[in-house]
Amino acid sequence: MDIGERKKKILKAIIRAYAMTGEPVGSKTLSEYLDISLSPATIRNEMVGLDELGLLEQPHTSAGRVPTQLAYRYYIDQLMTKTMIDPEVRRYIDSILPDISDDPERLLKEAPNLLAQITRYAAAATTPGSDQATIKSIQVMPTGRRTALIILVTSGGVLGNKLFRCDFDLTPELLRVISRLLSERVSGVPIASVSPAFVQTLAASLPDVALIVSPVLIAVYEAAREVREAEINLGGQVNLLSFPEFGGENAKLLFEFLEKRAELARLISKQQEGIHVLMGQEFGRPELKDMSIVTAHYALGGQNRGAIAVIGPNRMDYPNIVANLGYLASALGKLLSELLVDPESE
Amino acid sequence: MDIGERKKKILKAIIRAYAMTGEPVGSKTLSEYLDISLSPATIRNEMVGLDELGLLEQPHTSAGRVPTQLAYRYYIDQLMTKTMIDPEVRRYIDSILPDISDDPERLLKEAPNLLAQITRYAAAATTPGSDQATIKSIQVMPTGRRTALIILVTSGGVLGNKLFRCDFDLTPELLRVISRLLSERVSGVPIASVSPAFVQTLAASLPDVALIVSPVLIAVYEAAREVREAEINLGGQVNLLSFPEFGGENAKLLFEFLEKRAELARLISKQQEGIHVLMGQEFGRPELKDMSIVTAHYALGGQNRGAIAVIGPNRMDYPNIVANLGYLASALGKLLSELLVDPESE
DNA sequence: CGTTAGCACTCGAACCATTAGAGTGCTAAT
DNA sequence: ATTAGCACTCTAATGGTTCGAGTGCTAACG
Repeated sequence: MDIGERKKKILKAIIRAYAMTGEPVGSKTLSEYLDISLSPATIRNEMVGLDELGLLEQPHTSAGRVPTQLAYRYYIDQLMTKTMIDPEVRRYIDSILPDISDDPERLLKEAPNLLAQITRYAAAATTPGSDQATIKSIQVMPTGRRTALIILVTSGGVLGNKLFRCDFDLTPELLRVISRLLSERVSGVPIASVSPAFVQTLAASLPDVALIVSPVLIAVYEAAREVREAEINLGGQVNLLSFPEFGGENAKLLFEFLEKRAELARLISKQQEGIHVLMGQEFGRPELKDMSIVTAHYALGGQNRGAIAVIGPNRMDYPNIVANLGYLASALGKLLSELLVDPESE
Repeated sequence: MDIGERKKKILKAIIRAYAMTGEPVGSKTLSEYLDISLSPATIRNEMVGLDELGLLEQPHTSAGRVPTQLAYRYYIDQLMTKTMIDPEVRRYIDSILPDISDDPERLLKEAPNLLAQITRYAAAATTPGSDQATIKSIQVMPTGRRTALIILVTSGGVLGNKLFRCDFDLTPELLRVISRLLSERVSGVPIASVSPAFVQTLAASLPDVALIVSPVLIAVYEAAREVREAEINLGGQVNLLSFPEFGGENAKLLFEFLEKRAELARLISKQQEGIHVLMGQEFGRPELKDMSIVTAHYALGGQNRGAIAVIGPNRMDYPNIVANLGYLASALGKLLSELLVDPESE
């Protein structure tokens, strides 16, 4: 789509102004804008053109213009000038990250908070997907005479654990048997293949200890299942309450959506590599038409990767968000890789 | 405080009516109330009395009455008729709990959701406090050539873990040394005493392996610290957005407060045994004057205990909340004890 | 003497009508 | 092609009026 330089300039200016105020933008306001030296009348003429292209809307006859969803799509995909991250923000991120990066879990929990704090929107981060991950190590840890914890770590560094209880005492000897079983038969297995069938086959292959081992294997299965479902952490939801578009009833709809963790996780995980913007209307939720999500991925050593995202109103400050999100995603990937990926190559 | 039977009856009726509508209650509405057979005029006469006692307020001259904070205090402490839990709700709880009680962590995460769903308010649950808890078992779990996870379980069943990385390969032999050290010197120690000093003393007592062991001990300390800070899980915050008192700016204040997890955890944990009601004004937060918290504790075997709470507007339906909360707290205690406490006595 | 009907009074909510102003589209002049 | 000028439209704000809910008081009632 090419619409001519001047129209582009005006559209950009409208988007910028609307991002700040949230109010419809009029021709007069625009002509006072520094980098546009046209009279209101000329701007109006251009605006009717943009109207006809479906890029601008008027809430009512005597109001200014508001960019349409189409305009944002166009802006994001073609018009937006990509900026570098503000060095000050960058320094700030660099100063905070080391404090929270002692542990992958903590890092992924605090990352959304940091991102939300920087952007003043809400943010989310998923744990690395475990589809292709394998069970790196698995252990049994007694917690009582008849209870113990199954703990497993995936190659993606995600931790899963499940308590089990059995009807007989867990003697040290028994624990050794279980421990050997797990490290020999379960360790190294892809997470995805730890199905009920897998567990059953395994149990069947050990007829002499089947009874003893059964609660253990069930726990293994549960732990694997827990890990398989990528978790999502949110932060800064309150920030969204500052925006007039999320006042009243809309606040409830928005927060109800954010509560649906699983759906949200799927939505932001399934995006392609790179940074993408999803607008509310684009994922079949008319009630969330005022909301947008900017997604990015952080990469770990292998193909394992997780997603982080910024959630805000349509009129977000995309250039900045993209810069911040991109930087944080790569920093996050680097830190997590350091924490998790073995330097086998050395 | 004794105010006469009839005044009590009227106050109770006002509180009940106000709980439902959130609107000031007038004398006419009250006289139509089934169990009050007095004319509006008589009721008005009584109401001026309640006014003078500081139990009722009028938003403006020609509006109905609203119970004051004092009235609620009085109502909760003395006036309220305690009800049994609705058998249907009870059945519902009983049907859900088994599904989520395979694992203490999950149970404490889902409990607020369940509670919020039942009450239609928001809810919170803290993990069991670990002040008097000891380290029940502690283990090291290799996750890479030079990284490993320290995992500890407290006597309260809380799990703590911390990754560490060192500059030398973690040979099986080395792991065995660490493992022995941990089980001999750290296992059984009270959580509260795992201080930097403790760690240093321990390191000093092992001059020959001090260098090797130092990153391990730091991780142990961090894991213990993580466990010591009682976590809090929330659920159902969205429900609060349905109440007119939490519309607009108030929504933001409320949600900002709910984000302060640590403060909230402290607040609801420090309540005495039993069920208590805290009103917004009572904990020095004038901006939260419309909010109340009903707290209860669930007990584990020992003195260990955690708290659960319902968070809602002042005009909550206390009798029901108290019944539901009480039942859930005891059910939760029972389930957690079963999961965690060893049947040593057998 | 407690209770109640009756009534004047108060005050906010709702409903106009009016106005002010922001923004537009069109036309004619530059 | 641009822009000044102007009539036009529509919202938001303003202010006056009405309506009704709820009150407090007084006087009548059982």
